Amino acid sequence: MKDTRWLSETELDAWMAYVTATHLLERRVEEQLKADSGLTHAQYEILAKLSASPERRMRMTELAREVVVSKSGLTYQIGQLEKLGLVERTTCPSDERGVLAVLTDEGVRCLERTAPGHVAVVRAFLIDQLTPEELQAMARIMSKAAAVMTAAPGHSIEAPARRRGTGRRTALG
Amino acid sequence: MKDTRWLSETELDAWMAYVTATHLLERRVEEQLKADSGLTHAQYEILAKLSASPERRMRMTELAREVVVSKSGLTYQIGQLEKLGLVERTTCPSDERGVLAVLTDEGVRCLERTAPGHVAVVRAFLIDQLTPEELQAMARIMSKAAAVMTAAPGHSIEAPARRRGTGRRTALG
DNA sequence: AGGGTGTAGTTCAAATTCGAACAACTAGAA
DNA sequence: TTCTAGTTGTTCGAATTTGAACTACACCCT
Repeated sequence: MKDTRWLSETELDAWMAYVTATHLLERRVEEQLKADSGLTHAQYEILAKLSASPERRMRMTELAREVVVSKSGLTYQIGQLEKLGLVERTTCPSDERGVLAVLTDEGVRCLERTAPGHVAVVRAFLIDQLTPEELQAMARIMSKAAAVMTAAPGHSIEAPARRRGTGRRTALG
Repeated sequence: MKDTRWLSETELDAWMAYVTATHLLERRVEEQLKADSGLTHAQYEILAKLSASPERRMRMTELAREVVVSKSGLTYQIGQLEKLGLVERTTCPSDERGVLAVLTDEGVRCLERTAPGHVAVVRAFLIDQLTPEELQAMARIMSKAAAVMTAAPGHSIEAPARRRGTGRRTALG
């Protein structure tokens, strides 16, 4: 790990602009959602995923993976959304352990009511700023990055505690 | 606000990929930093900004604006970094109210020690995935977006002061 | 069947973030 | 000078997020 390939000027420009833009955008999105609907971005993402899912329902673990949040984080948010009547919990028919998060009709209405303002912000600060070529590039770039990270090992999304690890023998061996 | 301009298929692709990639990347970055140095990404960003600043010091409010975090959030993190001996607080000579966050020598060493691993992650999951054209596009896209959001009103993070000297940049971004 | 291993979701404590309220200070006008 | 408005950084409480520990269930192999 001695000699590092530092970032070139352009690479640094790209990275720093990305980091800053991402923070600013998250703030704008959060601000708009909170003001117009009382939802957080995390909650909106959950509702959106559910609404795009067959039967408007999804298993907890898969949903957590989709929105890229920890299992406990999702448990919390689904709890909040349940309180609001936007989501319901159902035990999974095929797996007694499983829980299905189901978008309620109220949830659908909330989403329909909220989406326009959300889209407007995404457009105003990102999408509408881009040329068609840049839009394509962005889709390509981000898809590639997401694919690589999804494929690469070390998914911090709940690394199962590997017990028998380092090949060391225990007293039981 | 009646008829919404919904996102086209490509626009939606770009946006969704962006959101997902951003979450995944944040996780990877956070994971690496925590493992290799015990720092959070927020803390790393603060150290990096300070190190690229003249005299390695910055006013709290300006620093908060630069790293795009709330004033109270910065107060908290500077407190943490102070405990770790990586940053010190100094009262601003020219303004009795002001506080200067100053990167200590220990802070510099910590950053130098941590930067290689951080850059490696940024490269592996984002930068090195891009063609030169895509890299350019990304820099352009994100700079544009950041500029628009910085300029637009409604900043929850106040934006009075004009930016002074061209804070020099290091490769630690 | 009986065990052992792995998975699904929840609970818990700890860390972090934000906004509002606040105290201290600055700056401009009268 | 003195008043007034605006700025600066901190404190406080509430909300959110995470990883680890835990319970309940599923699946496989003999």
